[in-house]
Amino acid sequence: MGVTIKDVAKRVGVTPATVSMVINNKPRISEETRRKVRQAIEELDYFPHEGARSLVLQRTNTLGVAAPFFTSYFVLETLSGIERAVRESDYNLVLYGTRGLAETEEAVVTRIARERKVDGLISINLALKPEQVALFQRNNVRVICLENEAEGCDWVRVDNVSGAREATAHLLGLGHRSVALVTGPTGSVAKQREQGYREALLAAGLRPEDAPRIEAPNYSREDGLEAGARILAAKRRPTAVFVAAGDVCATGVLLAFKRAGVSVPREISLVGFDDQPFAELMEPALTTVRQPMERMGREAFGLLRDALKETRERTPVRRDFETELIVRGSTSRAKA
Amino acid sequence: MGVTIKDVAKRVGVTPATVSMVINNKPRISEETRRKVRQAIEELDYFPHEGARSLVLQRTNTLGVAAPFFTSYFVLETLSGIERAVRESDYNLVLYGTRGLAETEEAVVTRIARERKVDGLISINLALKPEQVALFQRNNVRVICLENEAEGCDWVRVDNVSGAREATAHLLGLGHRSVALVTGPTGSVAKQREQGYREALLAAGLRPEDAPRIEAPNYSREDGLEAGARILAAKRRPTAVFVAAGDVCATGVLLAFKRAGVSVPREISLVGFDDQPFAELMEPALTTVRQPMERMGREAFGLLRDALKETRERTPVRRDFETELIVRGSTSRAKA
DNA sequence: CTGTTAGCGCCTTCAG
DNA sequence: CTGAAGGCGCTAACAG
Repeated sequence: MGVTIKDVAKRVGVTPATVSMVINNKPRISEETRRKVRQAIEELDYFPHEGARSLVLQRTNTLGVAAPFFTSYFVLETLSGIERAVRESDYNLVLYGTRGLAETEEAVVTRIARERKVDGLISINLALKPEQVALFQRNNVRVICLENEAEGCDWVRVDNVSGAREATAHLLGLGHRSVALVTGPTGSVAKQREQGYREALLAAGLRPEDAPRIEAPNYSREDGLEAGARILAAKRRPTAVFVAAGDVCATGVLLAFKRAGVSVPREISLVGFDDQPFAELMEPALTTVRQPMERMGREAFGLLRDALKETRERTPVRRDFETELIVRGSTSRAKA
Repeated sequence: MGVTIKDVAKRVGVTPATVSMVINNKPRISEETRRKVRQAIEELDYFPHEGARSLVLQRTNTLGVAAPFFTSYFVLETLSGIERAVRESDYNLVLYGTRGLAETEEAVVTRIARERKVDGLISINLALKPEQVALFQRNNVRVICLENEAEGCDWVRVDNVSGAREATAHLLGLGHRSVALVTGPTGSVAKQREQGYREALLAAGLRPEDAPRIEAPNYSREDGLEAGARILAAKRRPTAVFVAAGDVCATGVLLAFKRAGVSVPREISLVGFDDQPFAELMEPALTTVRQPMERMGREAFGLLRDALKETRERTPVRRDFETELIVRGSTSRAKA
C-alpha cells in the first residue's frame, strides 16, 4: 500500500539495510550514498512505518495516561501539562479512562500492562494495587503516579497535608474557633487533607470533634448543597467551613448558604480547594488552595522519560509540590 | 522478554498458527486442541502483542483525536464523549495537540497521516486544508471533522447559525433594539454565529451596522473585559450584548460592566455561548446557548467506526446538532 | 483438522 | 563501506 523502505532501496540500488542506516544516522555510510538515499526518500515521499519499528526496537514511543475521568478539572489540567511536554518530545499519548469503576479500572490496567502499546504510563488518581504494579514491572511498563501513591512507583503529588493545614490556619488566624470540614470519600488525598485540617486545629488548642465533619461522596455541587444545609442545621453553628472536597463542592455549600439567607463571609467564612477558574468569578470570590497542576503534569512526564532512559530499576522518586493559598472575598475576620 | 505465541505453541506441541486460530476463534480446530491451547495460554499468562498484530493486519485499532488545545471546554467535553464511546469499543485513543499554532498543526497532521499509528482521526477545530485531506486519504486514514468542516470529510457540528439567531431573537423579543456582538476571530464558526445574529436583526427590521461589533481574538476573559469597556464607551450604548465568543469571554464582559457600576440585566442584558458549568453560578446567572458536546463526541466516534467498516469511500456524512437556549438571570425586558 | 511457508516493514548482526 | 541473512510476534494461504 504505502511506500516502504524496500522501494527506496530499489530506487537507489542499495539494500534496505543501507537505507535504514541512513534514516537512523548511523555512521559508516558514504556521503554519496547518504545523499542519494535522502533524495530518494524525498522523491518517493517515504516515511518509516512506526509500528514496524516498534516491533523490532521493542519500544513504542508511546506513553499512556490513565485516569478515572477526563472531565475532572485536576485531571484535565495535569493532562494539559503532560500533553504540552509530550508534544515537545516525540512521544505519542494514549488515553485510558476507567469511568471511576473499580472493575473497569482492573480491566483497563491489565490491558495496558499486557497489550504493550505503551512504554510507560502516568496513572492519575488510580488506586493501583501491588499486584498491578508488579504486572507492569513484569511487562516492562514504567509507571508514574500522579496524585495517588503506589508502592514501588515514582510519584508526583501535592502536599495536601500542608495545603489543608494552611487553609485551616488562615481561618483560625481570622479568629474562627469552630471550623467545619467538608471532605471527600475515603482515599489517601482526602485523608491527607483531613490530617492537615486536624493538625491546624490541634495546634490552636481546638478539638476537631467539636465542629461538623461532613462527607461529600462525589465531590459534587449537590453534595455541597447538602453539606451546607447540614452545617446550618448543626446545633452549634460553625463560623467557618473548609471544603477540602474541592471548589465544585464549595459552590454547592455557598449556594446552600445563600438560599438560607446566610451571608458569606459576614456570617460564615468559606475556603475551597483547587482554585478552579470560576473560583475568582463567584460572589463572593472564593478563598481557596491552588495546586500547580500543569507543572505537576510536566514533571510526571519528565520523570517517566527519565525512567525510560534507565534500563535498570531505580529507587522510586517522589515529588511533592507546594500548594498556594489564594485569599479572596469568601473569608473574613470572625465577629467577636 | 514477554511470553509469545511460540511459547504457547511449544508447550502444547502445536504450531503458532494453530494457537493464532484458537485466539481468533477461527473454526476448524478440534475441541481437544482448542482446550489445550486455552489452558496453556492461561498457564503461561499469554497475551497477544498488539503491535505485531497491527503490522500484519494492517490496522492499529487506534483512533486519533487532534485539537488545538485540550483545555478548551468544548474540546474537553467532546473528548469526554469520544472517550466514553471508545471505552465501550476496543479501540485506543491517541491525543494530538497542535497548540493552536499553524506550523505545529501542519507538522502534527503530516505526522498523523504518515506515521500510521491510527486508523482514523477525529479533528476538532482544525483548519484542514484540501491537500491534508488528500494526504489522509492516500494513507488510508479516515477523518471526521468536529466543529470545523473540511471538504471530502464527514463532519459533526452544531447549527451555529440557528443558535446565534435564537439567542439574538430572544433579546429582540425582550424589546431590545440595539444588540452588540462580541465575536471570535475569523473562522467558520465565528462567521456562522455572526450570520445568525445578522439574520435575526434583519428579520426584525434592524441594521447590524448600528450596534457595536467587537472581536475577541482569544475568546478570553481579558478580551471580554476590553470588549465590555468598549461597549460602554460606545456613543449610543446598546441595551444588550450577545457574546458569540463564548461564556469565558462573557465573564469578562460582565466583569467590565460590574466595575463600571452598570447593572446586568437591569441596564444591559447579556447572552453567552456554550453553557459552561460556571454560567449557572455567575451573578447574575448567564443566559447562554448550550451545545450537546458530549453527544457530538459520541456521534463523531460512531461515524468514524462506521467509516472504518466500509472499505470503499462513501459520500461524506454531515450531522448538524441543534443548540438549546438556556434562559437565566442575565437577560431581562428592555426598559421602555 | 493441523502444519508449513511466507511475509507484514523494519533493524541489527555478521560477512565481505 | 555495503550486502545478505535473520528475526521482532503474529496471521493468511496453501498443503498435507
